[in-house]
Amino acid sequence: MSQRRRPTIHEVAKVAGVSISSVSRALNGNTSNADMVARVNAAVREVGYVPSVVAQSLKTRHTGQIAFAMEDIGNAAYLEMVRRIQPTLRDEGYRLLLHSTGADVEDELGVLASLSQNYVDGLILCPLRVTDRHVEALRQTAVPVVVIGLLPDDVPVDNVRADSRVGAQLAVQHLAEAGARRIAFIDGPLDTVPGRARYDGYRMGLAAAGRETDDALIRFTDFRFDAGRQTARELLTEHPDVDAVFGANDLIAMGALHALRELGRDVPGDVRVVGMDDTPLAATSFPPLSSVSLGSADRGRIAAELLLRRLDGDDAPPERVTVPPSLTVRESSR
Amino acid sequence: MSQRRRPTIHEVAKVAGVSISSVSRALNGNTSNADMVARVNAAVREVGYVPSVVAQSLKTRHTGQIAFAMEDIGNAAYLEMVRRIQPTLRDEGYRLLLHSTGADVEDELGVLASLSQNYVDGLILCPLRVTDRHVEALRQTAVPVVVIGLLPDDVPVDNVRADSRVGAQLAVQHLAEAGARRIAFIDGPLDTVPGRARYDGYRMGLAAAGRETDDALIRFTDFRFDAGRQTARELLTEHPDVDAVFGANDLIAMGALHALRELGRDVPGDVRVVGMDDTPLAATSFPPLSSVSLGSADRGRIAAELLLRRLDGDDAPPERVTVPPSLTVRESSR
DNA sequence: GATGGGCGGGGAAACGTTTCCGGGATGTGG
DNA sequence: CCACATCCCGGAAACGTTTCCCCGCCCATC
Repeated sequence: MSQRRRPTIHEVAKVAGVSISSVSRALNGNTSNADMVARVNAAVREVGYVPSVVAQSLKTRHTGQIAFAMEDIGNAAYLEMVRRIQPTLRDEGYRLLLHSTGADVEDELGVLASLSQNYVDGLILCPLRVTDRHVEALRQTAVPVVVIGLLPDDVPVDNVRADSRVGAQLAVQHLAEAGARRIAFIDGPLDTVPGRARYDGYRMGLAAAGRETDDALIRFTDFRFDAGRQTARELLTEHPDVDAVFGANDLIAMGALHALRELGRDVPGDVRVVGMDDTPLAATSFPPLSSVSLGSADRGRIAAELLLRRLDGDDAPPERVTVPPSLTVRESSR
Repeated sequence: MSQRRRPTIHEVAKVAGVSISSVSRALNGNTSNADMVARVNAAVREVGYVPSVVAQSLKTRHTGQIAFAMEDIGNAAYLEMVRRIQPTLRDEGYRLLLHSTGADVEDELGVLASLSQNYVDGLILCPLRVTDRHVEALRQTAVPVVVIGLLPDDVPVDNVRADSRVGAQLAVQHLAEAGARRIAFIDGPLDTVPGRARYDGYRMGLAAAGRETDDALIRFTDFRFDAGRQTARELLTEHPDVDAVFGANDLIAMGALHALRELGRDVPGDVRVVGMDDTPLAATSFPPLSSVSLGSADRGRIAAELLLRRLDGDDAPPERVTVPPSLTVRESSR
């Protein structure tokens, strides 16, 4: 534990026999004198100098850090995003800060507010809901922000969105084309953004396939495995003629798979099942679960790229990118 | 886009009609004059002052940031850790930086080296492997480090470990007690740390149950679903008398479940299956998969707590904590 | 009423960089 | 050979805080 303080640019300057300005220039490639560069580099190695990023940040007014704020990193969709955001940012020399806000809207606002402490150069935000206070905060942030998720059109902020409505439609159309006649839908809460969008998509899908919507085949529950299983069991008991179930996310669909098995129904023989989000669960379930991907990884990557462009000085008008959903068909609906 | 610069402590001082020292003291609770505090707070609100954490960091020599470095946040075990590390640190006012190093050992060393840039106050590191260069780097870090994973005893660094050897033993003993007579083992690569430990644990478990080890029932493959499935299929075809499979992680065990189903064997009737890591996959598989938890969440929490203690000035000798594994029995082995 | 102690607050230095500015050396053209 | 432009490098200021130090005030004590 050598308590000797870290060497600064001054020590380097002294050893190299030059001024600190020259050291700084040499290290930042702002000098043309090769001999100078060599001497400085030698001195750097000799004293073991490493620049203080904090001091650099103070002077240059940027930190090389970007924050990603979402509800819970445990959520598969956010996880996929992080996995793409991190390398994208890192390749450009940025470090990634993680903010799990929990289900706490205040916390999201706190993150936005704390941006003026400027310890980050930018933010990627996945808001649970967008309140007026969000909008207000977003209007006057000190650094660029990219929002992943739905955002009112008049908020001047880059925005990357999924289209779970079209995604749901895709699922329903696929089931209809596969020959299903009674397509049930187990949704999450209707007062959530995804719950609503998927509900609309389900109806659109049925309409597009020329089917009537039968409200008896629609259930609302939580986006959870147990909830999906329980709800599916009730639904299928009450309506044994159901020959397809669309779950509003993979957990619900997995629950439906379990319920079907318990009821002795064959998947996909008797009942086809499709989920949504295309999480790792889908590929390893039995039977492997067809699922609609909302392109979380792509959304993460695109958000990161948009942010990088802003940080690069691009001040074009805010962009609005929608990532199209895609259906991965596996055995559960084949 | 008001390009007006952020107000500094100087503006606050001017508005409040006091010196910047007094403002700083008032804001940091180092003054007893209530009137002063009130005036400063009023001025702060008036000009919309927010302290610059960068300037504070430069002066105070700490940043309020902690890094967590691991191979890939997509890995369920690391994910569980992050989910506990983040709130633990946040409660103490620290921000979390994420470093996914990829499978790149150089990158891990890079993270260690970059610590002297001191943009973080501490680091939690999950090394893939611990080389001599790791040890050397760990010996002379500028900030406290906690390592999650196996670490040579002579490295003076706090260390939190799982015990996958005992975990494997637990699984095997459970299978033996449940009545299994031919317990197969599908391991990951033997030249990885977990692969080796689980192999040893498997043998110990058999020994403890008074069984012979039959090398024919041991296979090595990758820690992946496809690999597990393929290997299980071969194993079970060659040895139809196997009545239990222990998979060295959940993915392998899930693969085994699929293979068994394809071979028309009932789980757990004909063959019992146990996995390891107790990931979310286990609970939703069919049948739900028994799995040994290595306490990732606990390890994350403990690592964070250890680090916080160091940051609090504790300079007791390095600690070595082993989190005991625990078996969650579900239907696949009941 | 003078003196000493305590305390609150202001001035200024310091943290470690980057960058502006200016001076001296060098080179070029008249 | 001089004048002028050019180029390098060193000095110093600045980024926005915290904190040391010291001064002046007030109160208490003799």
